[in-house]
Amino acid sequence: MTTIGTSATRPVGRPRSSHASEAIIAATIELLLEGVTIEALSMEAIAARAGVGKATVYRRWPNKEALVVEAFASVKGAIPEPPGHSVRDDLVILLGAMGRSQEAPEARVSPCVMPEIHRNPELFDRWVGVLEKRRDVMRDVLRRGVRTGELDPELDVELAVALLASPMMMQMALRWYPRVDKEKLAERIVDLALRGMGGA
Amino acid sequence: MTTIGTSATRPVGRPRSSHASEAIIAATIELLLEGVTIEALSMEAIAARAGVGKATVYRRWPNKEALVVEAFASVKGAIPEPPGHSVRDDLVILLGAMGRSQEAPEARVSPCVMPEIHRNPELFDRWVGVLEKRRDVMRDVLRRGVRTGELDPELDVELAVALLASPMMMQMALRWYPRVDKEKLAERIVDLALRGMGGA
Amino acid sequence: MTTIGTSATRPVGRPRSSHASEAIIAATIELLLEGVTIEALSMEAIAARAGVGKATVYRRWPNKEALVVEAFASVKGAIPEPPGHSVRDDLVILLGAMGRSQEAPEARVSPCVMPEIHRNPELFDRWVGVLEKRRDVMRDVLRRGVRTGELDPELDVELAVALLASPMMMQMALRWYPRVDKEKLAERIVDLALRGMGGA
Amino acid sequence: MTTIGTSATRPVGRPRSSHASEAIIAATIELLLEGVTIEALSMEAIAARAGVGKATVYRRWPNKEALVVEAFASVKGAIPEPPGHSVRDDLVILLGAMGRSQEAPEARVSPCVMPEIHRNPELFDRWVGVLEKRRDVMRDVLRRGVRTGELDPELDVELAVALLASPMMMQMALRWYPRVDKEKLAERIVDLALRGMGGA
DNA sequence: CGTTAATCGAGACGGTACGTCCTGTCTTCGG
DNA sequence: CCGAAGACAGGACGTACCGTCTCGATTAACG
Repeated sequence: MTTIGTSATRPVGRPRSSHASEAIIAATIELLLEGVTIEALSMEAIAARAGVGKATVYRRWPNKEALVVEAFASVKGAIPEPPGHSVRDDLVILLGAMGRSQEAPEARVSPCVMPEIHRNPELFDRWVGVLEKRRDVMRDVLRRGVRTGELDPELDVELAVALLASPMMMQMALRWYPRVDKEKLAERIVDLALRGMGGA
Repeated sequence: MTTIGTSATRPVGRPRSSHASEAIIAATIELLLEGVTIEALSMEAIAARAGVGKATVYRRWPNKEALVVEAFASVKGAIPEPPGHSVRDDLVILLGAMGRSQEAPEARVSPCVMPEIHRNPELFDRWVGVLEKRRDVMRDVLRRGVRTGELDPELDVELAVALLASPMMMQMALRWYPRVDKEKLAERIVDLALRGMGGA
Repeated sequence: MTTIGTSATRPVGRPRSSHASEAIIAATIELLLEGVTIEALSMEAIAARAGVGKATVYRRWPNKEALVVEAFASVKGAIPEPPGHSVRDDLVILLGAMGRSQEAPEARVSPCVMPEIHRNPELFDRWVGVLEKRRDVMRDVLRRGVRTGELDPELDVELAVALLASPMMMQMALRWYPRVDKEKLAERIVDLALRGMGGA
Repeated sequence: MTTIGTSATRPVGRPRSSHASEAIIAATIELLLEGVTIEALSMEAIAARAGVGKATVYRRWPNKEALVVEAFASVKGAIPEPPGHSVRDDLVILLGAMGRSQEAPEARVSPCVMPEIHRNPELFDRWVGVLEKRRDVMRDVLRRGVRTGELDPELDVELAVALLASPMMMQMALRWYPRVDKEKLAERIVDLALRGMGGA
């Protein structure tokens, strides 16, 4: 005579306020973007900024790292849709966008998260997941190039992605060449790398 | 009738004990290598481990970050001397060493330091300095290749270094492909990249 | 439609633990009685002894002095009930008790507190309050003596209390005559003073 | 062949500067009179104020207390010469001076020193010594009164001093009746006490 | 429609580390 | 050897967070 077919344990009591969760995530990102280090970032400050009790935070995330993971994942950078006319142009567009995304919020959050990555497998997976979206687009472009004959049919796509993306990612993560023109850099990386891949 | 020509201000008071400084640096590295996070690393623990008063630490470094910078700089990874027979072999050796150096102490310190890099220009310079030593060796190999005709005479050496080193550095910094055979990875990167640089 | 007549602001949040407060006071007195100087007495030691975090101490008392005031006030010395047969005997009993109370806990706490008295009006009031209880009993005895004709009807009771109690208090506070028999001293003070007050 | 007949160990090297000693004492009193508690008073501050190295202070006094003892002893309050016409008038003058001496530097130093008195016998002796000078004058006046027949020949002079001086000393030490007219108080104490001593 | 129970905000709890200051000792100069 | 200057090991200061806990007050869904 009770909810048939619902094997999931139905929670009694007051349900969690989604408003609180959102406020917490928002407060976290806010503080991070204000330049607070991840280690200077305190649960107390987050709770206060979100207008929420500390217990409400800890009820949702066991610790600061878990919360930052979630917050980080919620920051999405736009990935351009490559037009698909030529492999080279698509790669330049993708890498250029990658370079320009330094100024995006996610670029400011990510270096904060790095030291936690090796300690926290879940964070590692999420971080990879976010970055992989960009790399997936790049993989598609490369695979298309192989199909259309623009690229060497024997090309190791995975390796090619590493070769193309890594210099740009070093850029993002470490601001290696802070004074380099990102657009030019993208073009030159693509040109040099493509030569080895049978392109151009 | 007074000290002529002695423009250097001689410091008054008891000079600082170099023994204390060394003990502090050593204690810092020790703790870091024992797996203590940079944020879990406490000045209190460092002072205790070094057998030193907290004030003695703060007299030398204003905060944890500055101390870690110094400690990091004192950790040196050995750089292999490339034999110089062929550009390809030299690069494989250099990149392979880079990959293997993941297990070296410096590799375990460096990811801890990263989030501080963008905040602390001095730390940035030191970090670049340490990494640049490796890249300098690579530059030499590439320039030699250009001279000997093994590589394209128009090669942008700087860009080539980025192309070669970045995938490996992503590896070091982020352990991107934790399950990859580093030796193989080095070879494959070199082979793919060299094709674009005019090298066989 | 809202709480009518409830003008008292009910405190929100977890209420303070009276157990903690008591443990802190107890620890303070304990340490003081173990012979720790008020200046050697540390908040750190008090918190540790009480099994309490430092913040819990500072949440209640802004500094060591305020805490010692409270601790001091909680130490009560027993005041004897004078039998009331004769003014002389009652005074001897009161002063004798005063002299003997040197060995009481409160006598060991009080000299520690003295230098703070002039700086801290609240401490001054508490200190006076504690001492005035004894003097009040003495005032009653003297007023009774005036009523019964044992003492000069013109007697300035306040001045008489000062004359009687001060030598004994000097004794308590400063241990002026460390080798004097307290009982004898009380008797002799009373006898000499009473002669000037019309008694005996 | 030098210094014949000097059996005392002659110190070699630079002799101690008396200027330094004086500067240290002066700095101590200065700070105490500026209202610094004896426990807030730091050797560091004293040395700095005196323009002297800390070692120079510690070479002369083993710790803060010993230094404060010395400093305290160097503060002298003037004691009036009683005219000697009548015991009552002399006592009123002496007690009045005692009461007025509240505003004297020594009165401001002494309450600071009190908690140390019971711990430090040397300090106790010095403190007693300073106060006893006043009491000695009072003893002389009383003994003269006994000789001239103004006072009871059986009078216990020591007890009488205690009876007379203690209320005034409570006043000095604790400012018991802060709003009392000191001159009037002296007169009234003397009159009441003298009645019991056979005077007036 | 009144339980029931998990939620909420607030904030106290025992702890740990912070960075500063002082203690009493020491080590270096120059006088 | 004394002087100032100041570094040394140690330890307390008062503050700020940690992650947990206890409050009284909501807020649903269940019965």
